[in-house]
Amino acid sequence: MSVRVRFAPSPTGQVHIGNIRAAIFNWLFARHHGGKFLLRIEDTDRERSTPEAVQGVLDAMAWLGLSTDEAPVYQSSMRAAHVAAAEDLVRRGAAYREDKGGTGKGEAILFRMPAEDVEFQDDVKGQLKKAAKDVKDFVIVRSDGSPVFHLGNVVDDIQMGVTHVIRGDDHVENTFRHVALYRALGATVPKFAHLPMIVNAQGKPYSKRDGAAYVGDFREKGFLPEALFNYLALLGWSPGDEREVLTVDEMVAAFTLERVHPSPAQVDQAKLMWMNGEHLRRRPLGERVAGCKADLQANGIWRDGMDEAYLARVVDAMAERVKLYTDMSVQAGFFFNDDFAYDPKLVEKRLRKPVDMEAGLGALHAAWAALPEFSEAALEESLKALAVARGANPAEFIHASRVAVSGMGVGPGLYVMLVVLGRERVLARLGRAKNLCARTDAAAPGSAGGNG
RNA sequence: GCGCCCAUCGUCUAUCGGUUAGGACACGUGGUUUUCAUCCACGUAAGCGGGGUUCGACUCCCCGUGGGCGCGCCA
Repeated sequence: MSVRVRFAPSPTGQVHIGNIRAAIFNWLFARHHGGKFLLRIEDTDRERSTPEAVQGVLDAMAWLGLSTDEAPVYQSSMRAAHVAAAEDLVRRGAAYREDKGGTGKGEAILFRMPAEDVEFQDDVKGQLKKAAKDVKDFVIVRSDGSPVFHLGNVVDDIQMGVTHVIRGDDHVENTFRHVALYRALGATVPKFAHLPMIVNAQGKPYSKRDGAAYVGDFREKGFLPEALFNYLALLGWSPGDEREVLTVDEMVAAFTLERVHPSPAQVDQAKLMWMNGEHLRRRPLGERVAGCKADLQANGIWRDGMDEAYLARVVDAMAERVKLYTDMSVQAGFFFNDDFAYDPKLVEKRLRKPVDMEAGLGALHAAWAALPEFSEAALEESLKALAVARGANPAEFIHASRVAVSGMGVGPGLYVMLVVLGRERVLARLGRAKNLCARTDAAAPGSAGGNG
């Protein structure tokens, strides 16, 4: 029997990471077994289902690479089959009409739960059993003629030939009802596997209040799809060895339901961030450059006509410092913008006190302007010689130079950074920074007032 | 209230009766960089409690405790 699984979201809003993780597990399972991965849009809630939400599901899946093998099934189009199934159950005495609760709304169709206990094998949780008395009859078609979730879900899964129902833990209780429905409908009961929930630090279902909760949130924050995919796959599943950063192919090869952990898991943003960095550095330079460029463009830092080769050198210099493409604008904006802002605290600490660097920066400017070759080695040698000659610690000059050319205290190694920036920019920035040195508020009495 | 499920470092997890309980993130320390970060090394840190079963339990069973889910003419 070839495997057929499905992802069956309700398009009623943004796609939650818990839902998309269910999709990921289904997809991985299908690919591992060479089966089919299907999509069913459960859009029967006309009040809340919107075309935008449907598109949102499709976009999220496409972004993560969750390819489907057949055209999506829209549950709303299956209504006739649902009602027919219910009528059939009534004819055979497995269901009955009743004005449940005497609402006066008319008669609904209720499924008659069998008198015997219900049992099923869950591929994650093991053998599950429920006493007959604990499962009540339930409505399958409302008095207005519309089918209820349980009925539609089961009828559609039968119709779509679903062999394994892999879904969230919150459906375990429903499964007892569903199993009874399959039997009453004369269908083969599929295998079930219930995935643990994603919870917050308090153990409650993870929601928007706990931080990024939707696929779109992570995408906007700059996370890579392969990183989110990998991270989510590892929430409740592990390959069995000590690998953590995995390619999709590796996950497909290793995925089994037996290795799914039954207890709930918390999202650890820090680890996701780390994982994103791991996946980022695995992307070829060309792709990283394109990603960084997009972020710089989005923030108005990159303008058409700028030097692409220069961008590539910057990205290379930033290398492992960047964990998200969106780090570029904040961490490397100064490479592209000559009018970058100086961190006031660093100006104070590195350019004014304890040592006024005005003369020092002037000396560096002169020395570097005269350097025959603007290379890392030459720059380093020159800086150190100059510092020593002036009776200073090279570290002072290093820090001062960094602040002078970038305005920041963190960044690539100083000499690499200088070379990438190039002589022209460096000299201009040194000149500009000189004007920030101790001549105003930080100046000693008597030496203030210089304006040259 | 009743029913079902879950329970290993702060977090994600390995372990399927015998291990100094392993790895990763985070954290700490040290080294490298006369520079922040990176990187490297090392380190701190766990079997919810109580009973059993067994020569031997994190692992199996029971009772608690804690948490989650369900008990809709929502999905």
